[in-house]
Amino acid sequence: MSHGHEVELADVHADTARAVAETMQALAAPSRVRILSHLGAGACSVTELAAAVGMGQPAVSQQLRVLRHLGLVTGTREGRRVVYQLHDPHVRALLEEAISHTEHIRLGLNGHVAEASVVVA
Amino acid sequence: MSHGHEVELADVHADTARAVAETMQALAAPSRVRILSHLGAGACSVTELAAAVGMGQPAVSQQLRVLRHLGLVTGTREGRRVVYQLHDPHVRALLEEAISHTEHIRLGLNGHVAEASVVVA
DNA sequence: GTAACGCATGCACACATGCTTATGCAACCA
DNA sequence: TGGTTGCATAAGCATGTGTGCATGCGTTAC
Repeated sequence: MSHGHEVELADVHADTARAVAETMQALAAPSRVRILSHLGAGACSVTELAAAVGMGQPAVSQQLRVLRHLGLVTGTREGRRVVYQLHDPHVRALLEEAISHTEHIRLGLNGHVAEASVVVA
Repeated sequence: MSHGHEVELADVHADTARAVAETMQALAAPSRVRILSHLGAGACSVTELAAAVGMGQPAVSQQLRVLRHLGLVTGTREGRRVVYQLHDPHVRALLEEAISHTEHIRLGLNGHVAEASVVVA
């Protein structure tokens, strides 16, 4: 198992793992998830975003900065506002899949967690 | 848009966002990504895992604990070893998609980051 | 010009993470 | 039974993260 025809899970080494972790960390904070999901419903400004997700404006700006550097969103100046949107449809797909997977996994947690792991309580 | 036929991104509020963030945080650390990817190639014990990803055994145990509580992996006692494996095929799919999405997004970052965002350097 | 709005940034602080070292506990072996 | 292997846990430390506050810069309005 080392000829690698597509995505070889066993071959995911330090570099790839770091890249994946860095990107997935965009979805590892509730505030960013909410920001992204709101942007998924349509582009809007920072202030609108702040009001929508119930955060302070500086906090939103900071998270948007993170999301920008990760290439997930883009900001465009319109007058004195800056309108943010998802960078491309792929981001929306990623978010939807994250939600879907989470719901799927959450189902297995309600009822028999201890049954799954022999070791812990 | 509030009848909700599938996954309504705009309706992702505090609870869902927290759940998603919590689950996605499993993939937000390089060590966990490597652990999961190695388990994707087949179940194995903690010591094997530690050697494979180049971490200390306690560190691996700790991350496995996190992954267990998130419902991503399961541990089964076999003799004096504990063999871990991905909880279900869905986890493998999640990981593969995370890698795929990351690679896709990483492409847009190499070349024109500043072009994407008007505001920052 | 000055004033008001919108967003970004710097700073400080509380909190969470991840690793290492040392130790405890359970299961095989002689 | 005592020793050894394998894993989990506890404690400690360094680092990263997210937020609120205050402030600075750019843009529009007057």
